[in-house]
Parts: sequence; structure tokens; C-alpha cells
Amino acid sequence: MYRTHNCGELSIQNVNQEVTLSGWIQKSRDLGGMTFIDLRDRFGLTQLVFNMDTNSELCEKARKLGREFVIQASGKVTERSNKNKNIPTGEIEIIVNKIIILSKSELPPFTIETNTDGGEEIRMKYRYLDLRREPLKANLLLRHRMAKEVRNYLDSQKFIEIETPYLIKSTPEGARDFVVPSRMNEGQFYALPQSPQTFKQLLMISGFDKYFQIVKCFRDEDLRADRQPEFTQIDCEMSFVEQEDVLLTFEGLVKYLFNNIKSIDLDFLFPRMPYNEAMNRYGTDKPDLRFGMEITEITSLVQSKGFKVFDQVDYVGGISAPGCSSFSRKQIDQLTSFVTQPQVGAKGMVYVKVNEDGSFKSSVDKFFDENALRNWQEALGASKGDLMLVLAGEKGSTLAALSALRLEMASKLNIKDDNIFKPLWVVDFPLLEWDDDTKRYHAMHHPFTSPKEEDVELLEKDPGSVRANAYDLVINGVEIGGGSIRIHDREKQKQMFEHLGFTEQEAENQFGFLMNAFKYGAPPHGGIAFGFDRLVALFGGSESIRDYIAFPKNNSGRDIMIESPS
RNA sequence: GGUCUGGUAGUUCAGUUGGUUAGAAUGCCGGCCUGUCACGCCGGAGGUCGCGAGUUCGAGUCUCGUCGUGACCGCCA
Repeated sequence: MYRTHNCGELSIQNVNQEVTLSGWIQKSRDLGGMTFIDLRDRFGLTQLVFNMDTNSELCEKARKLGREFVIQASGKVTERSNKNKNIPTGEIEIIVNKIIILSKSELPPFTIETNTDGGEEIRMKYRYLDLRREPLKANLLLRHRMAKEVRNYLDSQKFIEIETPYLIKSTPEGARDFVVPSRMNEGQFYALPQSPQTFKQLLMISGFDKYFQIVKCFRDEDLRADRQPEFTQIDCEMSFVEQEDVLLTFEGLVKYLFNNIKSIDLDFLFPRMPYNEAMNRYGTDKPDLRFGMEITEITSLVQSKGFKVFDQVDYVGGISAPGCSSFSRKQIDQLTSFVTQPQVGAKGMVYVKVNEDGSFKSSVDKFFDENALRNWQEALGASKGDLMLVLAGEKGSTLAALSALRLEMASKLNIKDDNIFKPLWVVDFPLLEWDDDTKRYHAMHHPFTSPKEEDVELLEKDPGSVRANAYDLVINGVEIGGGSIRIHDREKQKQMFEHLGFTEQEAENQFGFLMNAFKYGAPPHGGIAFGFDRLVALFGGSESIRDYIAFPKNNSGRDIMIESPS
């Protein structure tokens, strides 16, 4: 028997018991006459003691043990004379009478501690060692608990988990597919699913009513801190539902998770905000509502005043940063170079300081007098002591730049509180999006998304203005999930493919199986998919999902531990 | 595809205007130490400055190329 207890469970109750523990040597402290060893396993740390007076031979042996050796130690549980209140087992220690080395260890390339000395790259190469560290271990435990609670909730709501295939067929739209050659069908390929979309719709046609799956999805696109080529979704679909039914069901899931995992009560209806409103007020479809600094358009207020920069553009807008009127020239210059860097793309930045005495200091004093600036102040809702930042240009890109500036200011002001959670449903997404490369519209969500009934007539004359029954759940500026009410009518789906520029033949080749299924009685249905990695990272307080995945890929899609792809 | 960032000891980093033997911390090794828990004290070892070329009397430092890192833009139905 390797152990009678684990390293995290012994307490003052166990004093005088003879126990055996197994684990890794976290640290040893040799004081000459006695030696202490911290023994670690997944469950915790327990201190072992060796004394020169009582057992010099064993004490000498213990001193020779190196970091990360795997040993088995037997002895008696004893109350400590010096207690350590920082660890759960800190009141006791084991007076060891026997040790067995189960496995030796070379020196690890970095320290296995909460605050390791190892950098990103070396920890990725030795990921199995990195995972021994407390923070990563805690992340994976969090992930496990969340998956379990997701299943609990969805089961209680009568959802059933059904697996769908990973070897499927390539689809024309959306992200690039990963492809897998077929040995038995030479020259032909499977594609790995970007999502189980069509299969879950088929399951609705099969009558399963409520489906879910915690499932891997694959997209062959460039990576980010919050994007991996293989990632996990909580994929869900329901029959006989309208949009509001889906929102309420999954708002329930999110509330259940916050309650059970973080003991946070989100006891209110999550706000719903139309896409257009989100874009105008925040410059993005995933606004972070933890702080204000909303964007206000002031185009009509500032044009025809002789300032060419404003007169020649179709949009001027700004934000008001609270308490920033004291920003130095250098700080303003930094903001200017932030917005003019290629990633943000603004041409320049106008600032107006609203001084504490109510006077103004701006970069456009030549063109705008105090009365004019007073109007800006009113429009942007700036108070004394605030700093107004104004950008101008083409509407879409300027809003995007203002959004980036708003987030940058929030970071500078340190007002992104990890302990506050502001959920938001963004609704009424456009059905279609113009693609300049292919010179045609394509589905913003996916081609199975239904248009709003009242907008259907616009499909012919103004496709870009048609709204969809599509929705995203955004929490703290992170897109956590998205979904839609689907088309369940064969004719309507056929028309949708036509609008998207599919020939009848292409639609038949790609989605004939779905179109056929629609012939045999399809229930109205809709669903949603949550980015599970992002959800776990959000709960863990991180913007990067990498540390919530056991074996992630790096920036270039490589696993530098196993050296794949190869 | 693009922008930015950084590559120096096992590890994390510093390294001035191009100039003597490339430093610190931590880790490691040795010695001392009987209540430590970031143990302490003393001593020691440890470097192809990512790689290649160039400029120069002289390159960790400047130039070009190349490889790999991270963040972002494009992309991600």
C-alpha cells in the first residue's frame, strides 16, 4: 500500500495515528540537527520531520533527497510546536520512521512554486511540470467543477448530452477547416468540425428536444490569448422555443454557475442591448459594462467651424475620461501614439481638458472657443477634472478606435475589477455582412440563422439592414457565447442559400442532408454555444485561456512539448 | 499577410557612447546550524551573449539576413 492518507487531509484530529503518505518533495529545510521536508500531492502539503537525535541514519538519508523526488514516508502524526497557519495541514507534522524512494528526479528546469522563476516558453516545453504548480492545478480543478455543474444544470432542465462525429465534411463558409485524409477513400478528406451545428439541428429533427454537448471544436485560423485551434464549447440546442426562451434558459445556466462556483448572486434579468446600440455607445459588439466612458457622437456639433480635420470626415466622436484633466503632455502623447498605431488606426487625437475651475485647455483652442467646448462637455457628459478625447474619421473604424481607447483608458485608470461581473445579451445582430473581398453578403452568424419576421421584406432591397434572431452573451467585454433561432423551413433555408450566393447545386452538395431532413417535419428550434475555455478563464480571473487548458498550443499553433505539427 | 515586443548563467533579468576578466537575484554544489516553513550564515562552480554574415583596430552593444517567443491588427460563418 502506497498510502493511508493524502497530503492534504491530516489535521489535529489525526494526532498519534500511524500513517503512510506518498508524494513529491516540494522543499527540504536542513537545520543541521533536524530536517524538514514538505511532501506534496494533488491534495496538499504535509510536513515531514527527521531528527538527528532520534534517528540519525534516517535523517542523513532524508537530507540526500532532491526536489521532486517521489517518496513514500511512514510515521506518526504529531502536533507541531510551531504551527503554520498558512496551510490546512499546518497544525501537524509527521515524525517519520521509514522512507522509500519511489522515483528519483533530475533537477527541474524551473522552480515548482506558485511564483515560479520559469518563463512562458520553458514552462510550455515542460508543461507536465508546470501543471504541478498550484495555480495551474487550481485552474484545471476549476474547469472540472464547472463542467460538472454545467452538466448538473442542463440535466435538471431536461437536456441530454449526445456525442456528434469529429470526422465530418468541409463547409464552404466560416473559418478554415482542419482536414484529415481518408485512407480508405483515396484522395478524399474529412474535415474536423468548427462546431456541431448541423448535427445538433438534425438531433432536433430526430425529436430529442433538448441537446447539449461539452465538445471540442476546430478552426484553422490565427491564434490569440483567447483563441486556440482546438477549443471546447458548451453546445446546446432546444426545440419549440423562441429567442426569449433560449436567453432565459441560458441566463439561468450562467446564474447557476456563478452561484455554485463563485457564490455570486446575479439576481436580476440580464440586460438586452441591440447590436446597433452597442456599436454606437461602445464601438464594439462586446462592450465591457464594468465602467462608463461611453462613446458619444458629436459630428454635427463640431463641423463647419473651420477645422478641416473634422469637416472632411463622416463621423466625430469622443469619450470623457474621469479625473484625467491633470494628464501631462507626455501622457497625452502616449495616448496619441496608442490610437495612431496601426492596430488601432486613428489618424490623430484631439483632447480637451476640463480644468477644475471649469476652464478648458485643448489641442483645438484655435478653432473652438469656450462656448463651443462647453457644448462638447455637455454632449460627452464631462465633469470638472475630466479629459475629453475625440477621434474623427470613417464611422466604423473610428468607433473601433474609440472602443480601443476606452479599454486603454480603463486599464490606465485601473477600473477593470476582476471581482465584478456585468453580463449583457447583445441582440438583433445583422443577418448579413458585406464582404469586400468576395463582393457579396455572407452570414454574420451562420447560414442557418433566421431573419426577424418583420425584416424579411428588406432581404431584396436592403440586405444589410435585415436583423437576425441572433444573440451573444457578453460578460465584462468577453464574448462568452452566441447563438440564434434557426430556420426550420426548407423553402426559407433554400432562399437563404440563394441570398448568400450559393447555386442550387452548391447548396445541395454542401447541405443536401439538412435540406432533406427538413422534408420530414422539423420543429422550430434554436440554440447557443458557449466558449467553455473563455468561461473558465473568466471565472478564474484571467483574459488568457491558455492556463485553463492542460496542453495548449502556442501563438503559432505549435505544441512545443510534443513538437507538433511534425 | 502586417505592426510592436523581447532572445545574455539551469531560471528570471541588468548590461551606459562600441573598449579591461559580461554582472545581480534565484536555483545548484560544499561547509556550518535542533523548530524551519521564502529558514539563516560562509564558500564555490556555472556563459558559443539564439544562429549566420557585415562594419570596425575592437561588437552582448551598430547594420543586414535568419530562426524561435509573446501581444495585437487582418482573419476567426
